[in-house]
Amino acid sequence: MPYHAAMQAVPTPAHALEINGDTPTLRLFALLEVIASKDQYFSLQGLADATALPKPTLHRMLQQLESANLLERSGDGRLYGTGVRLRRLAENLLLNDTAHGARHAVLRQLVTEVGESCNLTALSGSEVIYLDRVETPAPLRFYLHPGSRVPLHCSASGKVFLAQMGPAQRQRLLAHAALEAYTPKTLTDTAALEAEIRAVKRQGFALDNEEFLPGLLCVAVLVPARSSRSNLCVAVQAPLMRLTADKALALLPALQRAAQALSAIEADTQPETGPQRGADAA
Amino acid sequence: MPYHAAMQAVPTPAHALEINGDTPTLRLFALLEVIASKDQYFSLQGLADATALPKPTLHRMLQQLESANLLERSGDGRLYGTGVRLRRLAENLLLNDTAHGARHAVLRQLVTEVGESCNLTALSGSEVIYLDRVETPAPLRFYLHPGSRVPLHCSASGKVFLAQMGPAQRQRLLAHAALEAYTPKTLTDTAALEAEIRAVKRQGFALDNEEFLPGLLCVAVLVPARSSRSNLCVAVQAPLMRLTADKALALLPALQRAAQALSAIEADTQPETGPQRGADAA
DNA sequence: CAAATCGTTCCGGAAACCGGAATGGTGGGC
DNA sequence: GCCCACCATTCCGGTTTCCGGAACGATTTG
Repeated sequence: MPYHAAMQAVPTPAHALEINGDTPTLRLFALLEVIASKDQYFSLQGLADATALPKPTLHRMLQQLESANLLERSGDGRLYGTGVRLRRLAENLLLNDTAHGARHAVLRQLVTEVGESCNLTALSGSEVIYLDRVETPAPLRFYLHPGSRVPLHCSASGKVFLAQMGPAQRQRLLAHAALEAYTPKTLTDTAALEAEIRAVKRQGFALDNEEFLPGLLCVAVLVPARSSRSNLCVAVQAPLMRLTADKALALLPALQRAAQALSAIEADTQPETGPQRGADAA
Repeated sequence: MPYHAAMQAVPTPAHALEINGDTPTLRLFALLEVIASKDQYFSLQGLADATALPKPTLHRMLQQLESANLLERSGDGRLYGTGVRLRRLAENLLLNDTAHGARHAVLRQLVTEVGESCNLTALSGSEVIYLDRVETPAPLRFYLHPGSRVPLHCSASGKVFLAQMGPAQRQRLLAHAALEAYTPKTLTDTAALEAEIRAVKRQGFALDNEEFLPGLLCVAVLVPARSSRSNLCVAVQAPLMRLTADKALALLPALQRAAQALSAIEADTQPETGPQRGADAA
């Protein structure tokens, strides 16, 4: 075998991401993960550099994904981005999550601790989407159900998500759309919003004090992810009549505990923690 | 189950979801979509009933997904649910898709300005594909959803795309397919279409006046790209009953503003290939 | 203990994948 | 205007993967 190749300085990309997988399909999923980690469009060549896959192979993979509407081509046809179908799939996966059960339990526990309605949210597009919600037993409630969406700039969760983004990414979301005023208290000024976001980043939680709906107060904290950024928030929501801003701060420890518990659920890759008795080791 | 079913030689499940796809990988994505639409754990048999796929095939698919941590088996091993890796992928896709989020925001803003449904389109193959769409609040609407496709020669966006091409490229696209008449107003004559395209190039926008669907009027402008040609259009669409051609022209300034905003987003999301132009990201 | 279900394994034929080499197209340099 | 560099795209035969009817275990039910 021609062994000369080793002698040449092989231009091995030192930080090439590994596309592992035993089957074509799994390799393609690995590719999707690389794509999902990018926050901008990418070219075939760019991916080739990042993954060390041969160009024809990459081309075939991308073409396959594009023909299925999982990716879209933009610009002059050299750049790719995520497609309609892939985004819809991602949303449905998060909405109908099977870890739902475990998370729902944490949420229910949190509601018994704090006595007010709590919910789980994620960022989707330029809005916040409600993944799950448990209602307070109190009779006076706001009617907000899982699957509904609220704007980024006037929700506690939205501000938490904005706070963990890089400046460029945040800019992209905020620069081109007017900050609509839902109530007199909505922050409609970019500078004011930026200041608020800096505060959120500093304190580690966000407050929404009647910025979206009159009479509604909300506190949100991030559910930390093990190694990357997170797309999950827990929040408590209540009528201002029952929960003032200073009272809300007293609930933060409970919120943080819930966030930790939710984080642990996410991190549970190995089902060691399942039922104690179980000949599971497959 | 009705015993009549037994009379059928082939027990075709009447409501079986179609698992379409030209390649094993795409079939597997279709399966994932079925899974994502379930809000509970599911069994192999349950999926087999829902999809009409042979059990061994399904078993192999699920096993493949499970071995990659995309799915998890719960409890006794009979039930499946989504896995950590799949959820993480879904989260990252939504989290990093700020380009789509920003574009959607611009679209929403445009709809509030003009009061009619607006959409983003791109050229894909020899058709126009709807990338995104925001509906008018008005009750009378045309039902057209993202991901659907329309022909080039009888859509406003299509004519805009044709107008920016070189003659050779345009020829190549139009030569292959006959100009099908969707309505009496559809341009089916090559010469007439060429004249129309020259007009579009001159005025900088295109009109579709009942050329695709009776009663539907549409105006489209190009989202200019930094360099080279663009593959993105913004358009407003409305029933002729509410929006006549002359009224539509009054919306052009708003459309152009939206196009400029979208152009800025595009510029922000290009991978930088040239000289680093400092830290100013706006 | 027998019958019914459901998950799992086998395996030969068919389809999809792979990637080096060659081709096409476009933009930049001169 | 011409040429060259770079990148996307197509070709193609050798190889891997997929496919699903049939048969086999494992568990539950009556």
